[in-house]
This record gives sequence, structure tokens and C-alpha cells, in this order.
Amino acid sequence: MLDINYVRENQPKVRAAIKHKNADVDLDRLLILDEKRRQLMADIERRRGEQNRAGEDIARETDPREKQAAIDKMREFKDGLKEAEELLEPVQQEFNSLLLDLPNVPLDDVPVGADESDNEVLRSWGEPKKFDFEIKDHTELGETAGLLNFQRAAEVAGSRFVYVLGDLARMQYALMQYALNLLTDRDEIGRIVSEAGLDLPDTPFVPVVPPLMIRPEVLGRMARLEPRDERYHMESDDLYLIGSAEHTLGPLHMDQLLKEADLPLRYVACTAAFRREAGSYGRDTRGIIRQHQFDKIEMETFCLPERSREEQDLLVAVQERFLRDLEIPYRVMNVCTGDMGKPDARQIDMECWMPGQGKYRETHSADLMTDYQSRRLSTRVKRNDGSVQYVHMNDATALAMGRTLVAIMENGQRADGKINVPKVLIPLMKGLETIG
RNA sequence: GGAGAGGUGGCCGAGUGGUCGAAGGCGACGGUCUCGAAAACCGUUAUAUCUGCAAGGGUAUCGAGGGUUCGAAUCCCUCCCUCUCCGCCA
Repeated sequence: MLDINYVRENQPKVRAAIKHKNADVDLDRLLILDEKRRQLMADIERRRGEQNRAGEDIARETDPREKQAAIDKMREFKDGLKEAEELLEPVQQEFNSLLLDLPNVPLDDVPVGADESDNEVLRSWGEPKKFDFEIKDHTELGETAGLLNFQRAAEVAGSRFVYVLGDLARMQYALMQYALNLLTDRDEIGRIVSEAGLDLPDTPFVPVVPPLMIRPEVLGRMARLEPRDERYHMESDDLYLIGSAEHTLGPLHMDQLLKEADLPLRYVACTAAFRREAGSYGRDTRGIIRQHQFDKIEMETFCLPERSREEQDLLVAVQERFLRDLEIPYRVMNVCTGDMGKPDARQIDMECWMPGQGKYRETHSADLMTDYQSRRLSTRVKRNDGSVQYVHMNDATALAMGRTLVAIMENGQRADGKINVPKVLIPLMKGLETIG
């Protein structure tokens, strides 16, 4: 959520954010309510002040008759206070809900645009490979070789589920191992930081196995409860299945006051993510691009406000390092206002070349949330000068398993139907150089 | 799932109806001492919000939300969490 003081003082920026992010919030209504709310609060606080002072007098009063008279007077006073409080309540409620609806304000250099088609290519790496044989998509490759079984998964769990089998499953575990090894290695992080020209500490990532279920109120504090029809909800326990490890990594420090020396805090987790894909019935019905359940290695970091932009650049640099190691052609996208998430101030996506589909597809996202999530989570940092600020939060994909396997399979396919294993994974797969 | 005990400031911990934002300790910060450090001693040390140019002042906050009361950290109710014992269990 945004700071109401910021909203009040930066109305043009907030108004632009609402418009450019295609949000639907009545800012004028919010500002009127804010004004009204503060008036009512001033009245209530004045009344409470009088009450407190009168209460002290009662406590001090020694004459029993005087005391009783004062108490009788206070009894009447109470009703006036209660009336004033009842006046405030509905105003405060509507104010709260409008404030929560406001999206984060994009950084100044975020491209303004309506949708995906307005995203900017920042840079690209690798060339889409030319094949001298008839190529297959990952579905065909996987089914033919017995690495993917959609049929059985559909019978067992429904559409958009899959069994990943044999050496392809082995490859997924190898990917997890490879990513985890790299992210927890201080030297590797230091190298990535310096190669990217960043001025950041080489703090390695702390591996985490987080809960896969989350309470609605916490998901709300992460600003991820909506859209609800995208989330799996377990009614009998009022719990949601996480749509990303972000959902339970982000609240790791809620209601906590950190020290400046604690930051940055960097975490990595490999978890399943659950999505209903309610709004995309016709899209990507073939293959494992869009599943109800997929495994993903996720990075979540907490840092000082003035470092958060560079911290995001670090996470992007990590993503690029992974894709280069895996020899997958990719491009880096500067996501425009209309396509970015509500809590994001800046969003960078990776798109990998998928030969089976003949186009680049999104595989990674790096989200800079600034203090939008930490304000509601109440994750703060006590600075060395004694001041207290909300930390800035970054969240980014390290590797989304399904889509990464698709990219490896389709880019690494050979004429004989076998798939080349990226060199970095070979040692982690008992020396296997091809699968299929 | 059953029974019991608890949740207080950055941390530990006292406080069972009245000038309590809350004793004491630790930590942190500033100072004295020292060549410097440690120790010792002195002092400072919550957050949010409103108001004010500022100094300051008001209000709220003792797990969360309701209630009783002139007045609640303290009493009552609901919920959340932690711990102990029992049961069940990978």
C-alpha cells in the first residue's frame, strides 16, 4: 500500500500511476475521505484528551462527594465521545479500502504502455538457432521419449497437470541443485555483482523451505490476495495455496524491526506454485507452458531503500547468468506500466527463445516492490542514524522449472529426437550428455 | 483432538483497576577516564498519527478484535500464536 502522505503530496504521480496501470480507483473520493477522516479524528482526539485529564483529576480527588460528582459528569461525557467515534467508522473503512486499491507508482524510467506489446527490449543474448531438420515442440519430444505424460495426469488430476518422468525429472532436480549451489556461494554472487558493475555486498542467498499454504490476511498484506479466482482456496481451513514462493518468503520478517547491518537479506526457495489460470482457458493448452502446478526457484530480498534498484539489477544479472549457463537465447524486457503488477515499481522480464513455438516466451520476472509490501507487512529497518524506514523488497524468479525445461528441450533437440544436456548440468546428472 | 500455562519496548523481564509509555537489566548511542581499548561511572535511547515555522503539545499503541468502567497492560468475551502434558501421526 502507498503512504497516504505521499499520495496527498504527489497527486499527479499517483493519478498517472492509476491511469497507466489500468487501475480503477477514485483518487478524488479518497482525498475527500482523507480530509474528512482527519477532521473527525481531531475531534475525537480532543475529546479523549479532555477525558484523560478529567480521569486524572478523579484519581487525585480525595473528597468522596467531589469524586462522585466528577464521575457522574464523566458518564455523560462518554456518550458524546461514542457518537463521534461512530461518525468516523464508515469514513475510515471506505478510506482504507480505497487506499489499498491504489497501485504502486512506477519509477520514472518505466515505459508507459497499455499492454504486453508496449514492453521494451532492453537487450538480447544468443541467436535463435537454425535447425537442419524438422523440429518438434517439447510436447512431442517429451511424449515420444516417455519423459512427459499428459494423458495420465489429466485422468488423475485434470487438465493442465503433467507427470515429468525419468531423465527429464532428473534434469529438474539437477537444475535445482545447480541454482541452489550458485546462489548460496558468496564468491559466485560477488562475481555476478562485479561483472554487472553494481555497488552491492556479495551476501549469498539463504536457502529456505517455506510453507506452501498461507492465511488470507497475510496474503493480503503481500498485496497478492487478488485476483482471488486465480488462487486455490481450502475452505475448511481458510488457507490459500501459494501462487509463488514469494507469497510466504515475503512475510518472513513481518512486524519486525531490522538493523541496518542486517541488510541485505537474500533468500532462495524451491517450491511448487499453484495457479488456477482462471482467465486463460484457451491459451497454451498444449504442453507444460501453463500448468496449475509448477516448481519454481524463487529469490526474495530485503534491502535499504537507496539500494533497491541496484538490488533488482543484481537479480536480473543472476537470471541472465543462469540462462547463459544453460545456453538458452533470451531477451530482457522492460515491462511497461500497463503490463506490470500492482505492487511493482519496476518490472523486468526474461523471455526465452522457444523454437517449438517460434517465439520468445516469458520465463522469468524480477519485481521491485519498493516499500509497497513492507509498509503493510510492517518490515522496517532502524538506520544507523536512528531513523526508521520501511525496507525495500525485491522478488524474482531464479528458474521456473516447467518453462526452463521447455527451453532446454526445444533448443537442445537433435535430429534423432534426443536432447542435449547443458554442460553445467552434466556433472549433476551422473555424466548424462543427452536424454530421450 | 483433549487438559493446563503464557504472549509486555531492539532483546530479557517486573507490573492484577487510577498521574503507567510502562520498574530493573541487557544492547545501542553520547560523554568522563585512557596513548588507545576494556572496565567503571554519568547521561540518552519506542512507534504511528494529528497540530505547529520551530520549540512543543494532543491522541493511540503492553498478541489481534470486541466489551465492562468515569478510568484497562491489569477484569470479561472471541480469535491468533507460543510452551507443557496426553492422544494421533509422516
